[in-house]
Amino acid sequence: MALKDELGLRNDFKARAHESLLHIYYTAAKAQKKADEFFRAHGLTDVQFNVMMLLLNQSGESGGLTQVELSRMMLVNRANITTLIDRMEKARLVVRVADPDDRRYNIVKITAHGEKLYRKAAAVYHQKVTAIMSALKEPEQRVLTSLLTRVREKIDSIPIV
Amino acid sequence: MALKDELGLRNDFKARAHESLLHIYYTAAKAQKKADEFFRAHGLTDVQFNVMMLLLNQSGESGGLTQVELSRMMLVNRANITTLIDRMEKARLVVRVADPDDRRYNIVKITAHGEKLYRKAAAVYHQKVTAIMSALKEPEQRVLTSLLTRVREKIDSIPIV
DNA sequence: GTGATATTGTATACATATAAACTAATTGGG
DNA sequence: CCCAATTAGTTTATATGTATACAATATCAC
Repeated sequence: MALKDELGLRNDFKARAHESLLHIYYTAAKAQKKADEFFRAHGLTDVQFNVMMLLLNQSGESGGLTQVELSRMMLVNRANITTLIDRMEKARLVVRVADPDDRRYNIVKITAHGEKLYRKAAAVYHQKVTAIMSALKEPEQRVLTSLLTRVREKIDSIPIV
Repeated sequence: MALKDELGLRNDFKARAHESLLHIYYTAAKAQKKADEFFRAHGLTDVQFNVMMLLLNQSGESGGLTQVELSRMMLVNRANITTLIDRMEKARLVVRVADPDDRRYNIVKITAHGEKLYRKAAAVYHQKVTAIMSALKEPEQRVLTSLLTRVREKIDSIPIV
């Protein structure tokens, strides 16, 4: 189905470039909504799941990640991580541990409870993601990621003003 | 640059399907952040700009759109539109007009002030979008939208449970 | 060593998103 | 005609995002 019809628009898009960009937006939004629905059934949010995935797969020697490391990996402002980790600590999914070498840092670590919830959701989640991306054959997935990478590089090169 | 390096990850992604999906997420996020920065310089938000674009290009006979029509075209919950239009009305960008035929409806219309701000931003915005999407040749843009459309169709077909 | 500079995390104000429960208004079946 | 079901919009509680300003801490230049 054409994007125009998916969104219930009366009139066509005026510019192909704009339409292409909206395809990227709305595909991401749709996938995220579906994922959110899935995670809610597991008592998590997509963002909380992402934090735990990063803690389990990207931790360094400290056995966790600092809040700034998390914010960079998630492409969000570090101010946002404060309340996110507050909620996750309250839900006993993660803990903040003070770094003895540099007292500015909090090292965020996943708890046994968090890891248990994560692993339960992750198994099914990866099945779902594989099912969704099976819409494209492997060479097509490579084309998609290559095209999107070129778009991101172009975004970086365009000034705001 | 590989997505792994863009995000500052220490370890590779475990599954190609998941990595492909993250490419979609992060490209959308990056474009949206850039757009947001742009609109802020024009005293607008990306969402407010989108509302005004829909009002100017997709309005029906009534000369505007109802809140539910807006929520469907923007793929958001209708509860969200209430406060969004509240803020836009306060900023004199739009007005709510009662529908005489069906008193349940608010018809949202753009004001002269809103249209002026919109047109000023839109001209530059479309230049920026064209510049960003010039990363891809026209046939490549068609491939991209086709691949993304197939992903969205697959998402629709996958059950949450 | 010390003072300027940079970095981390937090606090605040605000914008945007959801779900769920509610009111008001319309519609449709018997 | 009337009552049940539906629809539009709002309210509330909650999660996530931004920018900005701040305190605490660490680092760097001299």
